[in-house]
Amino acid sequence: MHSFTEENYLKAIYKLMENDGPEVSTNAIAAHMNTRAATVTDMIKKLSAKKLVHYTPYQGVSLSTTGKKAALSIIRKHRLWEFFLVEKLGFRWDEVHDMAEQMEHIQSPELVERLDEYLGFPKHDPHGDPIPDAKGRLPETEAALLLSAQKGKKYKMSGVIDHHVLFLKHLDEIGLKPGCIIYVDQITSYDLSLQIRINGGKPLFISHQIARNILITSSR
Amino acid sequence: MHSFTEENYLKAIYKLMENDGPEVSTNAIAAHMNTRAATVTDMIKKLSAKKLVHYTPYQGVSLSTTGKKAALSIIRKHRLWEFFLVEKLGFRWDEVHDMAEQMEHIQSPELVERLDEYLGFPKHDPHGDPIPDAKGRLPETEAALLLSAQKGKKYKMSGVIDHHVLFLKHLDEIGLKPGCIIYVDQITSYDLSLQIRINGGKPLFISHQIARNILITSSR
DNA sequence: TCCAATATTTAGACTAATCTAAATATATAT
DNA sequence: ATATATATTTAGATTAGTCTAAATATTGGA
Ligand SMILES: [Mn+2]
Ligand SMILES: [Mn+2]
Ligand SMILES: [Mn+2]
Ligand SMILES: [Mn+2]
Repeated sequence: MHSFTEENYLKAIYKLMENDGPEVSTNAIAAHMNTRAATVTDMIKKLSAKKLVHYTPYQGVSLSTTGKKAALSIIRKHRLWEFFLVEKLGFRWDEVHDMAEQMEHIQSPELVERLDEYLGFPKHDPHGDPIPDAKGRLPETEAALLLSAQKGKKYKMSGVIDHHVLFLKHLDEIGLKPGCIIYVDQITSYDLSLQIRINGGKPLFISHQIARNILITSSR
Repeated sequence: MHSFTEENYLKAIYKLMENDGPEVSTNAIAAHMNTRAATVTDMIKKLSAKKLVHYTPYQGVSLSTTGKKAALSIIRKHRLWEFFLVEKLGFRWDEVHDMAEQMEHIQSPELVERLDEYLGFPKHDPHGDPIPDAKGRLPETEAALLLSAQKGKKYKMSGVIDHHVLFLKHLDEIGLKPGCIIYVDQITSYDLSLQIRINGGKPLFISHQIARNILITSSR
């Protein structure tokens, strides 16, 4: 099979393709993986030899069909284990990433399917990210940013863009988490801040900085 | 921390010390790990430099206090995950070893303690092997071999010596598993076979080959 | 006690993953 | 269009883990 390192590269390339378009640059991968461009070039050549990526020197890299399948399998495992850690072991959503980063590499197709069943086939992880199914299909998700919300409407929080620990802890403190209902009472055009209520609670001010990192869907 | 490889060596040395006495030979480790003696010598030197083992060239190796602690921590994780896989995910006891072999290397003290709690602080894994506690202490276990049982007495099965898949599957088929009560009706001195009943069921013949791989304690 | 069989270590080589520094290709800005 | 800046690759080195073959130490039998 693939080494941990190869798997981590596949996942990184998948995420960069998702954000920055189909051709991923050597430097982008190096930055994302906290390594050097020369190291990335070496690994790309290996992944290319294994037909996991398409690669033209100087022109960037993209996942092949098999590479994409492998990446989705790793992401599936990562998100299922995160769900397990939060729902079964009681960890907070800001604590689980590093553990899942290790658990995603456990090799056993049977284990993944049993875990999925044990967890009740969840569609989203604790951060609201979609969990690919056994075939690598992602659940449908139409999500918008909270900063594009309209005054007077209500929405359901569906996830976050930023996954950093400090951001997640802050959301915890103010009571925002995936699934909660957000009523948008005011929008201040000057600084793009919002005044909201969560599940009909007390009014709360949300800065642009935060609003642009929160995903919402139409409530219902 | 320690690499997967180092952890696997520590565990191997622990198990060999348990079975063969305090000084473990290079060849014994090589055989147990399915590798070469020269490879073992290299690794022993590294473990020795890290003060995880005591080593005198040509004289064998033994775990230091810290090495033993590390080995017990890995064994704790291995057996807790095996318990999880059987009790929560519904795997059979002959299916879980290879998965636990990977899961035992996940680094997160908090995860281990939460898992232990979630599982109800089990004292033994699905094979009847004792689970070290958070401090590395093993639960008390006075276990004897079924082949040393006495006619007319009853015992509780507490575990197995042999852990191979085929043996475990066979035990499953005849209904023997840790926790069951074994009534010894007959002992044939010629071939050292036994006639037993499990939980008061039908009479069953057990060969010496099997009897010497089953652990028992006094029933109650 | 001594020698041959066995066990262990050393020497030298290989692969995977990483790095720094140098070379080369691509992009951008007059 | 040319030169400068940036991005990428190549060259050469390092570390962990492994191997084979050769050297050396230990052990047990005559
Ligand atoms: Mn990872
Ligand atoms: Mn997540
Ligand atoms: Mn292992
Ligand atoms: Mn076990």
